Amino acid sequence: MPTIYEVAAAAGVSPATVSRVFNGANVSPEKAERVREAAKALSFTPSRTARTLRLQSSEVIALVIPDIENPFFTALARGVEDVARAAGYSVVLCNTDEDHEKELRYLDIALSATMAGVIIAAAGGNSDLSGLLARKCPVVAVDRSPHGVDVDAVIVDNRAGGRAATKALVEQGFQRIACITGPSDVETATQRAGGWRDAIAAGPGFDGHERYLRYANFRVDGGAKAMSELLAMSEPPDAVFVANNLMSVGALQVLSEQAKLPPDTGVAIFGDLPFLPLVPIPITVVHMPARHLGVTAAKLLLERINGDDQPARTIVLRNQVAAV
Amino acid sequence: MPTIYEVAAAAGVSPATVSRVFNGANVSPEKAERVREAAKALSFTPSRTARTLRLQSSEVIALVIPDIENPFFTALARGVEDVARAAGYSVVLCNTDEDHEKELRYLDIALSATMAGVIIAAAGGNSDLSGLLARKCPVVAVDRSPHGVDVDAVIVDNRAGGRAATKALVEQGFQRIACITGPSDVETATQRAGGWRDAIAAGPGFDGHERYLRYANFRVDGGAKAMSELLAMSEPPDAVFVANNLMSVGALQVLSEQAKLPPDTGVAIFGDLPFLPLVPIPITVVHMPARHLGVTAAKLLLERINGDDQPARTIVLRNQVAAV
DNA sequence: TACCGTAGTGAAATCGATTACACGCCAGGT
DNA sequence: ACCTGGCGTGTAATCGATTTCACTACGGTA
Repeated sequence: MPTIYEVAAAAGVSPATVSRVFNGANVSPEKAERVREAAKALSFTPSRTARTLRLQSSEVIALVIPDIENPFFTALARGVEDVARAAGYSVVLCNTDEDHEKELRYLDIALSATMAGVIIAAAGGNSDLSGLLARKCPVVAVDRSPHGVDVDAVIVDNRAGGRAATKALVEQGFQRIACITGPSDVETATQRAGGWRDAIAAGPGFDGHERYLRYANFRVDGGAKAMSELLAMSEPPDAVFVANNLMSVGALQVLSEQAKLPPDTGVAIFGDLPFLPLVPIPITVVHMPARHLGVTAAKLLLERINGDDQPARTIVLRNQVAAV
Repeated sequence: MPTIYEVAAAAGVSPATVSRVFNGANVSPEKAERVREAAKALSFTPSRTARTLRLQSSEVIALVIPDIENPFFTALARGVEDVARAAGYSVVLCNTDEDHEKELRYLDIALSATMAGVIIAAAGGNSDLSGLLARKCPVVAVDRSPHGVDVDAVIVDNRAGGRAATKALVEQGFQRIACITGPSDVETATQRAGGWRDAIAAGPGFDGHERYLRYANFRVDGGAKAMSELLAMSEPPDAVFVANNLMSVGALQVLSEQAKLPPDTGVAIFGDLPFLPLVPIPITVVHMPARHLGVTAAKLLLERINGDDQPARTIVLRNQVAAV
């Protein structure tokens, strides 16, 4: 790795001048040319590490997500990346696997590597953002707004979405509408279940629906397991609202095995299934603006990075409900 | 951000001693305790940037992939992550979008941030790894082995896989077997098509099958477009081998729309569809050991990072062929 | 002529952690 | 009593880029 000093020596100038050439400061054309030639000859690349140390900031932003195998988060990541890249930033993805320890470690790295900012879809429960905030590292929460800390957030109206999805099932005349939601310490999970409760209370109503509520793990196996349990009940539900995309894959698999696919069973799901809509099954889908969440979060973060210090904002995006 | 100097001052020792405490060198128990207390009180985190600059190496490895929205690559990423994390390394994901410029930029970052190593599934064509290699940065290629450079690689036998998939179709009695493969500058794409060619030549044989070959973009829309074209031919194929997972989603969608799903049309695909196997469709699948590719690549990389400098190796994993 | 401003340049300090080197001290051997 | 060896510790150099400050040279103005 050649350094700026070697380039300077080769070009017969001082290191300061080399630095100035690479940062667009005033340098005589003739010397600038000599420097560029020397740099090319040595195939010199300025050390980001040294630069970051000196400037106390880098052009990298961390995107921390709980499940890289969930297409929702990868679509979100694309949104973040597109905006960030256009503004000259690079994005590194950190997969926490819904695990607090991993999350903490990545946040620690973001901090000690003086990254420009962090976009985080927090792992369940209350994430510890205090370290970042204390150091004034710009943070934007996305999809899930962390407990107790006051940061910019970009979310969807989970409760309204859950309500709309369930309402659609009510209107289709289903009587025993179950709900499969995510971990009880994940905000989006409880809110979507809350929407389900709202819709049932507002509908013709029936008692004892709480026994049709299941908390699962937001993944395919969780959805399958919960659906199996529900179908094994003495009075099984005739419809189900599944609160995320992956779990609905599991639920549909189980329904398929037991020959109870829609329209026999009413199904409404929260989130999109990019690879599913192959065989049209009549289900109600609450679409998630995944990419848009990412785009918006990235824009907010860039504003913060550029010094905007107004009080924290929360942006709530709409999700569209559609029958498929 | 408190520094090691402030901690030293607070604990009444020298910065060197603080450093030694954090790196497990010989320090008297009493001073070590004082340092730890001071560090905690100031909530001190050592600067990775400074450490990296001084040591000329970090504990971060870069994983460069062409499409983060492809479940194959995310599964691979999980494999890499699990192994790396167990060895104390962190993984940052870089999505190149099959774009050389983005790829180059990420490789540049990996280099100038003195990352511990790079695992790369190269974007189409010949990636420029010369910079990394010249600086002796450990590199392992995965899924695709880059043209012309001699690095460790972990791949599958694409040709054999394509052959097996197509052979299955031949044995099922199909006569006009098409092939939808990826970009012609991506090695895996041409090799899988090569396997298709092999199997047809070895079978009962029919002429003019080259007109049933389509190069697409390895994504859903590409598969759909190619399938539409094939079905619009005056003598359309009666079976198709689709050379990656996402394209097969597109192809199946088109077949579904035109009511030509299997068993009417023979379908064999290369790669897994984690979210598809809902409605059982009789297709032949060449399973990809995605996670295993990642695991193996990470292990090789760790060996290189630890100083192993034997000549480059290529590891070829098997894929299992199964009817669904 | 004297003075001022500006553009171009280099020397040196700086960012924060690591570590080679030197020093002081004490135990153990002769 | 003297030397040897090792442990604990601090001083200072180091990694590579950025930037302040000081200085020079030159053109323009009074």
